[in-house]
Amino acid sequence: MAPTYPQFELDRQLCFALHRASRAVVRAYGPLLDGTGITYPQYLVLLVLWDDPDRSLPVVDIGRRLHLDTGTLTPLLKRLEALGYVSRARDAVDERRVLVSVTPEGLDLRDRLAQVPATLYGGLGLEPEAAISLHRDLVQLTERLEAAEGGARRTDPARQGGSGS
Amino acid sequence: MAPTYPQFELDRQLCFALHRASRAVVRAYGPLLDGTGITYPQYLVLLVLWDDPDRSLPVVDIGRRLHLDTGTLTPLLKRLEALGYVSRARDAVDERRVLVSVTPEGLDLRDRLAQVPATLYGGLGLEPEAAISLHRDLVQLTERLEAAEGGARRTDPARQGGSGS
DNA sequence: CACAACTCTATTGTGCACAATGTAATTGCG
DNA sequence: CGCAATTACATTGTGCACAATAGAGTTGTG
Repeated sequence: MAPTYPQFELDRQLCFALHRASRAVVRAYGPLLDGTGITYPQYLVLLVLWDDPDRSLPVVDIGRRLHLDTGTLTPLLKRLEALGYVSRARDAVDERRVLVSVTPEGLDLRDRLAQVPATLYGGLGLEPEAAISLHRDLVQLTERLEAAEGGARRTDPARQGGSGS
Repeated sequence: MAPTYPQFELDRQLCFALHRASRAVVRAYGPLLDGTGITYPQYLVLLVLWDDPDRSLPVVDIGRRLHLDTGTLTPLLKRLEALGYVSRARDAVDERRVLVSVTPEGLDLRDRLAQVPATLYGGLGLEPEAAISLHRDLVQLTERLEAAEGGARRTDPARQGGSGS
């Protein structure tokens, strides 16, 4: 008899719900950032830099905070620099490092965007407790996924089902 | 006095938690799909096609299901075709359409990958009810975000704070 | 100092996401 | 039918994500 595959039902896939929600959120930020010329991932980088007491961090620290690598960050930071919101300079102490610093224009942006989070989430009718518990569940899931990253490679089922070609 | 910006705290941003979780999930699928040559978005397309009674859909229907547009799907489908998992052919009835059909090799993949969802989620210690409620919350959030997409452009705060240049 | 190991950034290549535009086929209206 | 509007796919261009690699700078050891 023909087997069924309930595990593949799209509308029950947590992964698809995540993927779709993430894309929707990035799209939702688009119009709110439009007047500034920055994109959503660039906004995340500014969040990290604004939070720093010196408003200045090496690339690797930004990457650690956002879980992004240099192949993503280097061109992104160059675009932020071209927009005038950050400056990049080799660290005099350790010349392997590039220090990324917020410019005055980049700091102004923080005030210009101060209402963005409230604007975005305000229109959704999301209960604050619901948002907090959703956030907590997402962080927990992410940490478990990232913890499993190095170890799960052995049990690759795609390499086992040898009925194929 | 200097204002503070609690709304920008990275570790409270729902958007960042989503973005990071989504990337983690896609990365987690990588090794599980490695033996097949497909990527996670290609896997999503196969989920849609496997679910169709004819295993054959026009591009626009796949896009509607996954909320992806043709600029993303056309090259992705060509890669799936190059791998031998789908075929693409103009619909004889309506020649504007390209019908994407699962090949026998593409159907074999469903069996080869049957354990993938269980493998991925099984190692996380996620309670089934927790997964279901997380899924429900994500879908609700996504639908609210997508519903707001056409209408929120008027209240763009980045265009209002006129203290800038 | 010499030199291997390591760290950090940059580069290259592949693929996804999406906006904007182009083009061919179809549909609808007079 | 003739032709404008619509539909569906393809193409182009920009930017993000990430693996792999390269290369410059630094550190540790003798």
